[in-house]
Amino acid sequence: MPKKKEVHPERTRIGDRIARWTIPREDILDLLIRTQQHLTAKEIYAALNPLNPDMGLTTIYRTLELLDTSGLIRKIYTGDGQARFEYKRADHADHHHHLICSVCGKILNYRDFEKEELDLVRKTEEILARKHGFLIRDHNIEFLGLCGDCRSGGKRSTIPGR
Amino acid sequence: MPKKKEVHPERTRIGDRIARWTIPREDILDLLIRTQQHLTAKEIYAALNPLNPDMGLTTIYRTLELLDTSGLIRKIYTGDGQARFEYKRADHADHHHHLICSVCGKILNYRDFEKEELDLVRKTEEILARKHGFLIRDHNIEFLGLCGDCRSGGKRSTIPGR
DNA sequence: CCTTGTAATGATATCCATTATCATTATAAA
DNA sequence: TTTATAATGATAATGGATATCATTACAAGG
Ligand SMILES: [Mn+2]
Ligand SMILES: [Mn+2]
Ligand SMILES: [Zn+2]
Ligand SMILES: [Zn+2]
Repeated sequence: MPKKKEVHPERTRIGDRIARWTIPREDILDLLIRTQQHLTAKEIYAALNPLNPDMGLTTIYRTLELLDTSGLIRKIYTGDGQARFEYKRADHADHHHHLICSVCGKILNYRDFEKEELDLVRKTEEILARKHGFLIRDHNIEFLGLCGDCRSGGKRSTIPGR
Repeated sequence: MPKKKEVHPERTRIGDRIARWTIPREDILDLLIRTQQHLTAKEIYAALNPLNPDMGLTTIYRTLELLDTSGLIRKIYTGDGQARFEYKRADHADHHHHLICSVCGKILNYRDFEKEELDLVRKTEEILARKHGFLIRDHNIEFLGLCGDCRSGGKRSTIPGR
């Protein structure tokens, strides 16, 4: 008996932007939803290759572009020369900020201080709109520093240039 | 009478990292100090070429790397595929955040809410240090949205991909 | 000033992430 | 099952940034 075709419920968020829901799209979205990491296109390729060796890197790039444009994922630039991606819920309930180690490149999500941050962000958005005529749509906040491992002079990065 | 060689006072911030203070270094640093914009290597090249046609793009990249490592400038990634640079005072008195138009790519500096922001950032840093063992060194905050021009459907970007 | 060792430069080649092209494949509707 | 074509994947091309290396010019000492 052939396995029933799986269609992830999040597929609906893409709407009319696409005509067909394919294996690569299912697999890439699924991986991003399940992982806690911030993956690059190559990392996604490496992760899915054992499962589906026919999937090309080009499709990964294209699918990531699609998911990003559709708002299902967020594209992150940490400055190491490659974009990273993470899943983003439709209701923004998983909104968070980043803590980046400048030595090993590790990225931590954090969502403490929701209240104060929200207040500040909202207030700032108002002022910026009034003073500069901007319509604020989103924000990025990131803290840069040294993670525990790198503070204790321990581990070295495997990321070139860190 | 030969013109006295100019050496920018900020040169001292680089310290022993270099042995010679050269024309390109003087010109690039000077340009970044004087401009209000966030320039790419190519933009710097274009700006300085009329003044000094012998300066190569490679030197621009190398000098920017030097200035960044020395803490005189800040490297910014806005996601359009090229790094941008801005001058950074030693006393951090010019610390600010960014307002980025997602349509035309315009970048605005803003420094409102110094007090509230400072409080929040300090508080956040403490918690992050305690909970995640991070030593915070810096932070980036950016707001994304539509600038006045792009809200009114006016100007289009000259930046490819926006 | 002049000389000189070498840091810095710039032309060029190379790297590498991302995008463009295009023939082939496979989805989904009929 | 058929079929129109969206989507894929191999490949080439693009473009920002870096590596190489012969040449230049800074600055210290004479
Ligand atoms: Mn995250
Ligand atoms: Mn700025
Ligand atoms: Zn680390
Ligand atoms: Zn704009």
